[in-house]
Amino acid sequence: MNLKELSQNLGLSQTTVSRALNGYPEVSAATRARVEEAAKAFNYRPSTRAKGLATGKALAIGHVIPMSTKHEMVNPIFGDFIAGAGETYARHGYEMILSIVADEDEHQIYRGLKSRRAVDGVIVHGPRMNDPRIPLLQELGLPFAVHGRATGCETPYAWLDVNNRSAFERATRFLFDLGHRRIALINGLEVMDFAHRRRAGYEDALRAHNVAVDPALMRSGEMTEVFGYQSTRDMLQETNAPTAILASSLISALGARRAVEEQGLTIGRDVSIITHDDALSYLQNGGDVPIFTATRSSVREAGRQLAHILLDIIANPGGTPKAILLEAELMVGGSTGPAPRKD
Amino acid sequence: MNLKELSQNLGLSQTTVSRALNGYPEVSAATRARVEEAAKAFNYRPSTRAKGLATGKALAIGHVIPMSTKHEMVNPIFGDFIAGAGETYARHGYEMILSIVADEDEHQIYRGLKSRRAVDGVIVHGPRMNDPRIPLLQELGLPFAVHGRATGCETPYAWLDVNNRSAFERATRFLFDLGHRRIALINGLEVMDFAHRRRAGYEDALRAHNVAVDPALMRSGEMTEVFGYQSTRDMLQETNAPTAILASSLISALGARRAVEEQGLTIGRDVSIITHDDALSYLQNGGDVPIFTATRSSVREAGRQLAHILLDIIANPGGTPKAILLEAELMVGGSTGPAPRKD
DNA sequence: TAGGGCATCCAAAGCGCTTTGGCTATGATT
DNA sequence: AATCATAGCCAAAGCGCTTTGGATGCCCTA
Repeated sequence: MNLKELSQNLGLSQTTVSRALNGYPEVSAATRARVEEAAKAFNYRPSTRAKGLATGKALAIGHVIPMSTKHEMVNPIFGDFIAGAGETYARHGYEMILSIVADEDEHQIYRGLKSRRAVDGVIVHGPRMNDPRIPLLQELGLPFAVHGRATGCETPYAWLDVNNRSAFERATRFLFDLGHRRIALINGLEVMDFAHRRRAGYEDALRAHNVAVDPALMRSGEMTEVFGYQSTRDMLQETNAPTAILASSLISALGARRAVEEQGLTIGRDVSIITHDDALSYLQNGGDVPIFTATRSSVREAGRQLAHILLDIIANPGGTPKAILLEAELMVGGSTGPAPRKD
Repeated sequence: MNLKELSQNLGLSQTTVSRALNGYPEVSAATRARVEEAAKAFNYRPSTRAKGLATGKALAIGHVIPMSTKHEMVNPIFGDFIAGAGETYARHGYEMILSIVADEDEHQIYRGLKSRRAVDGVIVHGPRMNDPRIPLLQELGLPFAVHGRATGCETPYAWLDVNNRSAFERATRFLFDLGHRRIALINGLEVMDFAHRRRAGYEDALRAHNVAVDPALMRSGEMTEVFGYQSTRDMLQETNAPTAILASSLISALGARRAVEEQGLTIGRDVSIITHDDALSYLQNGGDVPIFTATRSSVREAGRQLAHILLDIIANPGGTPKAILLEAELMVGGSTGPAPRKD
């Protein structure tokens, strides 16, 4: 069923039917009701493509998910983020178009989305430091919003980020308050902006307590279980091992836990762990008392809000780009406790 | 830059330029070369919308991800599956459109995709038993392919599935061979077809060894870490506790491991664990020797292949729907060993 | 020399929608 | 009674592409 058929069916012109359906005023209430009823009865929906062609809008948002060619790793937070963003799009009649793409093809993808007029805007995932995508998108004039920030990109752009720095600063301070002095950081890849900021927060806290930054206590890598395990195991075997560990993701924290327990040590007594928790639906951090003490911030909520920001930009171009900085909650769970006494 | 401008620029008609770009024969080699060069120089790409309108194809595939409203859980395998499918689409000039949708809205979504002519076909994720989506899609005449199968749906349809039944049958048998008799199953939600089949495989093996199916040894729920932990903890506390556990996902296996170690037991000695491993990029099962003995099958590869099946259907409608049954590998890792001797 | 066959190219219609620029009554205004 | 808004509707153009159904030369054959 298309507009033409529907309007013939009603004995009206396409113009009138279109206007009735899109809420224009120059249609009588009676006619509008009749049209709406018929549309429902015939399950009529305007073709997105035709509508897009006629209006010049794509009614779609692109999500370009970077995948480093080497590791072929898809960020696990992505599912939940997308779920949040999708909610917002659905409410506003937008579609979500996904491209998963190797780093070196990204430029081509963005240019393609632009020149094919496939989307009205894009969400930038996983920003790195000095991320080249941001100037590229600005040059292309394709509206965008960034999940995270890109240190080094000067011109203003729209973003939503967790305050990673303050979250990790607070978490580290919390460990100091419990008497820990040897605190390790198992971080994500530090080309990623969020990892960079977390490290900065961690170092801030160390400096505030006059503790030297010790490279032996810092690891950086892709946040897998195995990475958390190996890093922890290695550090625990060294002399002057850490009594507390900051992990950048729940998944690597699970690995850290495995290494700790494998050494016959007890979490929360011999070794404390704090992790960042993105509140992923399939990786919930415990029941009444969370398993891990964690800095928590829902990535799904982030998706919802960032989608709103982008739709705003598209609806009112030319405004100052909006930015949201979410504060993570520090949730005390069972994985932290006072530093063990020196024997 | 659009076709009109490009063709004016070249002093050719739109027809000729279009034909040159789309590989039609009635264009001289010289002209074609000239056109292609200009298209590259101006970074011209035909508008997907206009092309879609003109050809009647959407050049897009829909992925409708169900999300049970209650649990709001996004299946974690979804990211890797999508990455695989996306590769295939990119190679064939298709876009991927994503809708994440609560169970009760699914019907509306499919009808919408159809009547808005937004996609040429859809991938059905997470089929349940007697899944109503399959007859619905058949009725709508929207091409589709299913990731998994739906027991109870009689009319033929295209699908790709892991042989869950034989995988779990073999895994269970493997445990019997090691001397285990009390084998527990920590399964996914058994409305899900895959979970149903895994259970059937497990029960097959029990029967083949004349061991009664014991409901006390079977759990079914959403495959989170916490679910794996709680199920294992509870079962280990009972008299006549299991000496081996079959887990339906690596994530719940991690929870099972936690429970086992919390009891002061050793994995692979006191309690053996076998899990299904979807080979997710961020959850790799160990290094040289896998941590967990596992039935393994790459969900990313599944995405690649299923996308192909669907594109085939779209290109050649009316053929017999293709189906692929992948066999999982049984990879021996460090989490299994002979059953402990009775004291 | 006329006709046929090819190789190249083009004008225009059409895909399904929105939107511009009318047109026609009807009732209010002077 | 003549004029004028206004409400309510419509025809047709246009969005950027593909595709149908010719045109136009040019070379070859008879």
